[in-house]
Amino acid sequence: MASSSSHDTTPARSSSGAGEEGVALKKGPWTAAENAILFDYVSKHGEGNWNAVQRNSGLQRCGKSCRLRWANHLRPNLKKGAFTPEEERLILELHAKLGNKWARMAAQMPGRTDNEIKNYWNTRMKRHQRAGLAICPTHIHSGQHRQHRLQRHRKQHHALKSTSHTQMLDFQNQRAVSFNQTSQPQSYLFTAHQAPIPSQFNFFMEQSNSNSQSYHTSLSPAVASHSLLLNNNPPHLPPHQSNYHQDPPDSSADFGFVRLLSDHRSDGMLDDGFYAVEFGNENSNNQLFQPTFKNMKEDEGHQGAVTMKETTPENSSSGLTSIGVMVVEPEPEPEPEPEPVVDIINPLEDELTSLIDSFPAASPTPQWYRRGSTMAEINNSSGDANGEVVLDLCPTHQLIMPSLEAEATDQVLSLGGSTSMLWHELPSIY
DNA sequence: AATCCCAGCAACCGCACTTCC
DNA sequence: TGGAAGTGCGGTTGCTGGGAT
Repeated sequence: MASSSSHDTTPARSSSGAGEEGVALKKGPWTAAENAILFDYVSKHGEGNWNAVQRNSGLQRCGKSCRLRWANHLRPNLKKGAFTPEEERLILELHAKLGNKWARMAAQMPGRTDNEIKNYWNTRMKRHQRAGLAICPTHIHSGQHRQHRLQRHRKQHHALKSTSHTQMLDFQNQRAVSFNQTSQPQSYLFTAHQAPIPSQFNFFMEQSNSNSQSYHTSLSPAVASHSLLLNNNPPHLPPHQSNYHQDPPDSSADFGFVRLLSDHRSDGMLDDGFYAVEFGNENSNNQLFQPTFKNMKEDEGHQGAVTMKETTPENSSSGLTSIGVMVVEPEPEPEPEPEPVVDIINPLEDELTSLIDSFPAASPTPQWYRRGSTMAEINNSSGDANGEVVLDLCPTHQLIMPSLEAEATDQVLSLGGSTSMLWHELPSIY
C-alpha cells in the first residue's frame, strides 16, 4: 500500500503555511531529505520542543508535523508491516476495554503507533459495516460486560428450566413464503427483498446422492446477498464429503438443503456459534433426513439449533413467518448467591442483543421478535413443545423439527413434498 | 490496455489538556 | 491567575496502488 516513500515526489497534498519569521511551512508528504534532517536533529537534541526543530534545523515543517513524523515513522523500534494475528487479537481486547483510546492502546503495543492502530480499526470497521457483520466477538467483551452477560444468561437459564426451553422469534406481518409446485428436480428460491441477507451467514448447499455421498458447496456471496436459487441435484457440484451429515438416513435418499451458517472468520469478528436458519426439504419419496444441529456458544455450555417449519393451512392462517430457536443447556451450575440483576433475557436474546448492538444505527428495528410462542401453540400435533423450533413458511406444507431434548443427532425432520419456494420479504437481520 | 473503484495509509486539522511565564 | 505556547489525541481527508471491470 501507500508508503511514505511513495509520496516523496508528490506535492499533491502540500500547501503552505506561515511559520515563525514568515517562513512558508510545507505540508504534505515528507521527502527523504526532510526525514534525514528531522532524524538527525532529534538524534542530537532528543524529542520534545518540536517547534524548535523548525527554528533550529531549517526544516520547513511545523512542530506538530515533525512530532507526528517522528512518532509514526522515524523513531527507533517501530514495527512495520501488517499486524500479526496476536496483535489483532490484542487490539480487539484493548478496544473492548478502552474504546477509541488509540494512544493508550499503542502504549500497550510496543512498536505500534496510535495512528496505525486507529487506521487498522477504522478500515476494519468500514469493512464489517459494509458486510453487515458484528464488530466484536462475544469473547472480546470487557470483563465486566462479559460477566454481566453471563449473569443474565444464568438467570435466564433458571427461568427456562422452570418452564420451557422453547424460544420463538417470530417474523410477524411479513408475507408468508409461497410455494410453487414444480417438477423434479426440486429447486428452491429464497429471496429477501427488504435487505440483503447478512454476510455473516454463509450459504452452503449440501446434498446427498444415491450412494450416500454428501456434497457441500458454497454459494456465491453476490447471489446470497439477496436471494438464493437452489436446485437439489445440480450435476456440477464438486464432490466434497460433508462434515454435517453424520448418518444419511437412507442411502437412496436424494436431498438437499441450504444453510445459513455463522461465518467463523479468521479475524474473529463474529459471535461464535450464533446460527440462524436452516432450510430443508426432502425428496419426492418423503424420505426423512436429519437436520443438523449446531452448538451455540459452547463456552457457555449450551447448544442450539434453528430450523424451519412449513405449516399447514390451518395453523398458518395468520400468515405468520417465524423462526424459532431451541436452546439445549446442561443442568445448571449451583448459583453461589442470588444476584441483584433484574433484567432477565434469554440466551438467544442475549446473543441477538450482542449482534444487534453492532448493527448500523440507521437500520430499522424489525418488528419480528416475539417471545412466548411454542410449537404446541402453533401446532397441536406435538405433545411436547419443549425445545421445538418452528418456522412458518407457507400455508400448504409443514416441516417439523421435534424436540431436541433427545440426543440431537437422532432427531428427524420431516417435510412435505414441496418442490420450490419463494421466501419473500424476509426481515432484515443485520 | 484503459478505466474505475476502493482499501489502506500518511498526514492534516481541530480541540483539549498541560506547562510555562 | 490568566494567557500563550507546547503537546497529545482523535477524527477526517485525500493520495496511491492494486484489483476488478
